[in-house]
Amino acid sequence: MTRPVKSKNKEDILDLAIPLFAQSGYTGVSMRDIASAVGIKAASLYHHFPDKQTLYLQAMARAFEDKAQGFATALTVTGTPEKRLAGFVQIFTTLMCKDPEFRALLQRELLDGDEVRLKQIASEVFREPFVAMEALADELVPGCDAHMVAISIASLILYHLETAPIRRYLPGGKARHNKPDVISRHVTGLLLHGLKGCGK
Amino acid sequence: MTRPVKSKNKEDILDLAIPLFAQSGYTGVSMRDIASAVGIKAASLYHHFPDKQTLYLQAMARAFEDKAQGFATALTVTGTPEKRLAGFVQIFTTLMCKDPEFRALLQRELLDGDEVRLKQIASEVFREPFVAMEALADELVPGCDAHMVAISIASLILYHLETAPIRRYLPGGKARHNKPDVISRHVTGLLLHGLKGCGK
DNA sequence: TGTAACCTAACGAACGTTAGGTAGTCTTTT
DNA sequence: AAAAGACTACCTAACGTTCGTTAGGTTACA
Repeated sequence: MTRPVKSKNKEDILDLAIPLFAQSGYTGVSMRDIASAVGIKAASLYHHFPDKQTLYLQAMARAFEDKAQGFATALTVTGTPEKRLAGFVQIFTTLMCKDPEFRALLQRELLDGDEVRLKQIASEVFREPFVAMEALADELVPGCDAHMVAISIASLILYHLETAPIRRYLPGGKARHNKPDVISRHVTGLLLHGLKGCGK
Repeated sequence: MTRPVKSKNKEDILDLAIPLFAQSGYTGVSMRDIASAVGIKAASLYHHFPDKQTLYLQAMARAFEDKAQGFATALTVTGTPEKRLAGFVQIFTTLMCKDPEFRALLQRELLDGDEVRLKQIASEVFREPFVAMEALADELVPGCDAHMVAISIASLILYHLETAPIRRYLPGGKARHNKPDVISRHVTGLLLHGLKGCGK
C-alpha cells in the first residue's frame, strides 16, 4: 500500500484538531475524528500523543500561545489615555472578530475548564494584557476598581460576538452588529461617555 | 420486590436532569446518569420520554419557561429613565447571580444550540424583556442603536459572572466582584456616566 | 540495521435504546 | 363485594454502536 507523501508531525495534528475541539468540544470530538481530519488512522495518533487528554491540552496550549503576543500589539498605541483606549478597543475587537475558534475555546474553558487549566490560561495568555488594561483604567479614572473596569471592557466586546447566534432572532439585530468597526465604535463611546456616547 | 413509595412523573425527572445538563452538557450526561439521579433505571426513562434528545429539549424548555416572567418583574420599576435603568440592572443582576444553572444552560446553547432552539429561546424567553430594554435605551438616548445598547447592558452583567472562574487568577480579582450589588453598582455607573462613573 | 510513522485488528467499557417481564393500582364486570 | 381485566411504572437483560486504547506487524528512509 502507498504511504502518504509527507509525514505528519505533532504541530500539523494539533492545528487540525484545534478547529474540531473549538466546534464540538472535548467529548464531541473522537480520536477517530481527529485522525480522519489528519488523514491517518486513530491508532497512529498514539505514536505522537500518549492519550486524548494530552492531545487536547497541547492543542489548547497551541491555540492560546500566540494570542498573548497578539494582545500585546493592541496595547502599543500611544497618545492620550482616551486615544489609547480607543486604539486598544479597536485592535482587540478586530482580533477577536477574526478568531471565532479562539473565542469558542475560551468559552468552553470558562464552562468546563478545571482550575489548573484556567490558572494556566490566566497567567500565560491574559495576565500581561490584563495588567496593561488595568493600568490604562487607572489612568483614565484614578482610584477606580481597575479589575472590574478591565473585565467590563472585555465584556462589551466579547459578548457582542458571543451572542451573535441568538441576536439574529432578537428585535433590531442587523448584520452590521457583527462588524468590528461598528462594535468598537459603540464600545468606545459607551466607555468614554456612558450611554450618552451611544447616540447618533 | 418493594417499589418506590411514590412514582416519578415527567416534571420530577426534568427537574433532576436540568442541573446535570447545566454542569456537563448534553453529551456529558448519560441516560444512566439521569436515571440514577432520579432513583430509577435508565430503561425506565423511556417510559416517560421517547429518546434522550426529547428529554433534553423538554428539560431546556422547563429551565427557561419561568425566566421570561422573572425578567418581566425586573422591568416594573417606575420613575425617571435613569432610576428605571438602575432598578432593572439591580434586579437582573440579582436574578442572574442566583441562577448559575440558567447561565450555564444559556452559555451552552450559545455554543452548541441549533437554529431552531435558539430561535425558540429568543422568542419565548428574551424577546419581551429585550424589547422593553430597547425602549428604555431609546428613552435614555433618543435615536441610539437600541439593539446594541440592550446587548451591552446584558454583556456587562453576564460577563462578570461568566468569567468568575478565571477572574480568580487575574490580578485584582476579589470575592466581592461576584456580589450582585457590587456588580450592579459598577454597571449602572458605567452605563450612566462612562468610565467616569466607575470612580470611588 | 534501526528507527520513525504508519497500518490492521481487536480489546473492554460506556453509550442509547429495545424487548419482554412483573408488581402494584385503577376500572369494569359479575 | 369480589373477581377479572387493563394500565402504569418500573424492572432485568441484552442488543448494536462507538469510544479510548493496546498489541503487533509493515513500510520508507537514515
